[in-house]
Amino acid sequence: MTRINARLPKTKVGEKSFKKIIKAGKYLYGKAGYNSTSINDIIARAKVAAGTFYIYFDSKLALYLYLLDEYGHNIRRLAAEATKDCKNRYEIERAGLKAFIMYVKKDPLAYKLVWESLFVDPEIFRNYYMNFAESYTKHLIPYVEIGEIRDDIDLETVSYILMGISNFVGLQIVFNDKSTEKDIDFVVDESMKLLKNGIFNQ
Amino acid sequence: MTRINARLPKTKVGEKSFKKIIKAGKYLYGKAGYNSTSINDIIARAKVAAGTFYIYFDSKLALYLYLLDEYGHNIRRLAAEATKDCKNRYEIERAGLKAFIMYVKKDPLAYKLVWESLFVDPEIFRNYYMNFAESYTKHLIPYVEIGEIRDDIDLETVSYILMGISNFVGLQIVFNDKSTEKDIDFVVDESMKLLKNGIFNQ
DNA sequence: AATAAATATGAATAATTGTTCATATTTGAT
DNA sequence: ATCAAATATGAACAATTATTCATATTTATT
Repeated sequence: MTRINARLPKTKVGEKSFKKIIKAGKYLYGKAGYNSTSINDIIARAKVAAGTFYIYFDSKLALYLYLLDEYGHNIRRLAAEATKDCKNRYEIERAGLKAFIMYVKKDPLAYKLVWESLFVDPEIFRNYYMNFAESYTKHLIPYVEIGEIRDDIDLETVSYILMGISNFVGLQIVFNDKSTEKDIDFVVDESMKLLKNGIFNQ
Repeated sequence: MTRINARLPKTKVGEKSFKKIIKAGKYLYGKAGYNSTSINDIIARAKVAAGTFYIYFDSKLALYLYLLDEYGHNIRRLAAEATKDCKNRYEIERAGLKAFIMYVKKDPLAYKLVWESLFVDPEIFRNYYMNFAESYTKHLIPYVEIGEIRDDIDLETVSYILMGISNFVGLQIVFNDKSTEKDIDFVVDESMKLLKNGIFNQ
């Protein structure tokens, strides 16, 4: 897997510096945001000199893009892992939703990283979600064909709705500092009720 | 209605400058984002001197908070207006969703304003959505009591889900430069199908 | 017409920004 | 042990930042 946006280190000493920068950048970009975080902040936290930063990254933006890319891979790997033994689409949605919320609960900084792309470069944000929606839609099609999902509903819209649910129910959990896995299971169950039967009485 | 975060003008000349600043700020904060927009950018676009800006606003942040407040009022007023003749909860959700998406299509800049608060000050963001969710939940309760909404589903989670749907289906429309009111009606209808019956076959 | 309040101006300020570069040190292969 | 490549350093740079303030003009009231 080739990683763009970075010059990877070639010695163990370099790797240590590289990792320190990554860690500091992830923390600060996630916490204070991209624009509010200065290179000075990053190198101070990473405890490296200014020049060291530029050995591995061309710019402040390059580090952000590197981290965003890393997050994208994490999320995809996690989703694949969490749903690999599921035997129907209902279970896939349930497991995927839970895995996502568990992840954002554990690492809310990475969560903010994606949203912030809207302000770093709107095109990054747009691409991120459009690609995600396109991929989601494709994965849903077979389940319409085997009859698990209704055939009278637009799958692109469904994809955006499912992303919206994940993200905002994720917020609900992140907002509550004391939320536990039990709370996550609860909101996932409630969400699945809606996906199963809607919210209205017939 | 008392407006904080600003010293309102007292003459017609002052009002003109004030409005120019508001307009420029709305455009630039929405387009480039809060952190990427400088006071220089704002006063250049508004065609006022630097000092003039500080006659009406204490700081760059004060202008942002003023605009955020204005957006909040707009959204609430719009939602009340759009749903005032609805005769059941289903119609309220439909009309509210459509009004929201119409608004973000017309004024995507205001849309970004709220999301950016997460990076201007996370507490603002948190308050915005927690208040919104709380208010949403309260409005749903009577409809459970009269039997329009299921009584076996958690209303707080439903509120976050409905916010998620609005925001992400809104994105779907905003992403497509060519989307029309017809497209908005379409995605609203699809969303309502989901709220009515879920996405799975029984 | 007189006058106080409101408004406008823009040069100046001090702080911070991302980035560069000449120099020094360390690493790993020979 | 040698030496080129890799890595580390931090002072220096030019650009940009948000904000202030002394001065000037305009407005509304008397």
